[in-house]
Amino acid sequence: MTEMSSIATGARRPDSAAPARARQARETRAALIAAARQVFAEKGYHAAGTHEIVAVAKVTRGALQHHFPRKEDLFLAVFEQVQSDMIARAAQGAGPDAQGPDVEGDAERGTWPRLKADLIAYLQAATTPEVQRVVLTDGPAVLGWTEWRRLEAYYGLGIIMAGVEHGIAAGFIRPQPAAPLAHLILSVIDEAALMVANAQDPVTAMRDAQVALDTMLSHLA
Amino acid sequence: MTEMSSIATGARRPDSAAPARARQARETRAALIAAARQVFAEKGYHAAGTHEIVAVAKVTRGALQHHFPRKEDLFLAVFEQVQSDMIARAAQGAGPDAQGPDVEGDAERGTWPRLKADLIAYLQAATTPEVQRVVLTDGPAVLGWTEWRRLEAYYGLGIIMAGVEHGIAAGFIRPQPAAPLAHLILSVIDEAALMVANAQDPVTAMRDAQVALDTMLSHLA
DNA sequence: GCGGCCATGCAGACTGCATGTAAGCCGTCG
DNA sequence: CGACGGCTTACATGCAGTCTGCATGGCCGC
Repeated sequence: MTEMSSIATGARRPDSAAPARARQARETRAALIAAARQVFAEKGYHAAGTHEIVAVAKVTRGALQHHFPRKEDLFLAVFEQVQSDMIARAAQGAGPDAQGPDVEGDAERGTWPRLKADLIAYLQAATTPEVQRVVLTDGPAVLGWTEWRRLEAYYGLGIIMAGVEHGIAAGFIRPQPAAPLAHLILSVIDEAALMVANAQDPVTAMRDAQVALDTMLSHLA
Repeated sequence: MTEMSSIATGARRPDSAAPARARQARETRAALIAAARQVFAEKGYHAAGTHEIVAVAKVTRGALQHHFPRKEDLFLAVFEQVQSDMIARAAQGAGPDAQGPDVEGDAERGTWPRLKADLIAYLQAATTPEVQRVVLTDGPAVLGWTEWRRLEAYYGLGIIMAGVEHGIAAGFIRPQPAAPLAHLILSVIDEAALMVANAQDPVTAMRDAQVALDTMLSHLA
């Protein structure tokens, strides 16, 4: 939301060439988000005090108030940054061909393994303390489940939805509304990420999770 | 935890015949839990103030402090009650044969449909504002994911684990560690419940969710 | 180009409310 | 009758959110 103002200014001036005043403001804002990201990930949303956050960011509480009137606004900004970073990592891990062309006739041998590879990449990208705590654990409670689901869908559901729709069109997924199935698949990935990250033996847990995922997602006809 | 003391006293005396003072204590405690259950479900854990809770329960904050030193202790008690009530409802919905004998040779036609029926019953039982908010949304953030998972597994994972193990033994589930797959299945049910409860059209959503669940869980070999 | 006005970004104190604490009372049970 | 458990009351502490003050950069009239 508050992004929009900077975007609006950016429409008039290139962000990098912003005047000194606005540049300082963006730096302060960035420092605040970075500090909050760290403290939120360490202690969780409610245990993280604004006093500590501004101390880490080396700004005052007044600056925080100016940029983020409510603590929840700050959390939202952190949430979006962590999410988009995770998606970026997942996209990188999935390989550059993730955005490549899609041959319909090669659906069963093409899109499905690719979707599975994307899911694994997503799973690995989500196995991070930041993502665990901010996105998967605190997110629903702080933002409310509905809003949380909307945001998570906005960021990560696109690929899965596309894969599911392709699968249904190609006939190797039972015909049905794509959205619910895609949501459930996304939730399974989230849960698998939490399982892996909280396991004593992450390597074994990751292998087990992938086997279980493959079991659930291999035959959807 | 605090339950144990009353259980210990119960071991010496029948709970119903407890002396007047202890009886009063248990009533206060029950009123506190009932009130907190209501307020937590309505506003969520953090928005619910102890002042409002004790007002609803018609006791003082001191009494609250005596029974539940920290707010988190109260939440845990509420959580456990909501959970166990939900399991009871699910067990009732699944029918009395849920605990019946298990014929090995009839595995594919016996235990699997029954497990699926259990899962549907669980899904329906979880479609309640109380469960949604207390157990599924606030639970992980308040208790921490690890503890939350442990509790949810303790209450609801038993049936699924048993079903999965039977499935593996009978050969219609791909051989693998049972626990991870069972956890993922449980998480899918939880997510489906959240989807259904938050949908504009719960009836359609429930049908879609069941189709999607069936798609994911029908062929696990 | 320069000097004054204005708004933005920020600083620091204040307030109200939340949970958690400590000391005292009172009835019941031993 | 003593004493302990259950409860009450008053207090302390720390939090997010609010308000006022300030100061510097940006803009416009001259």
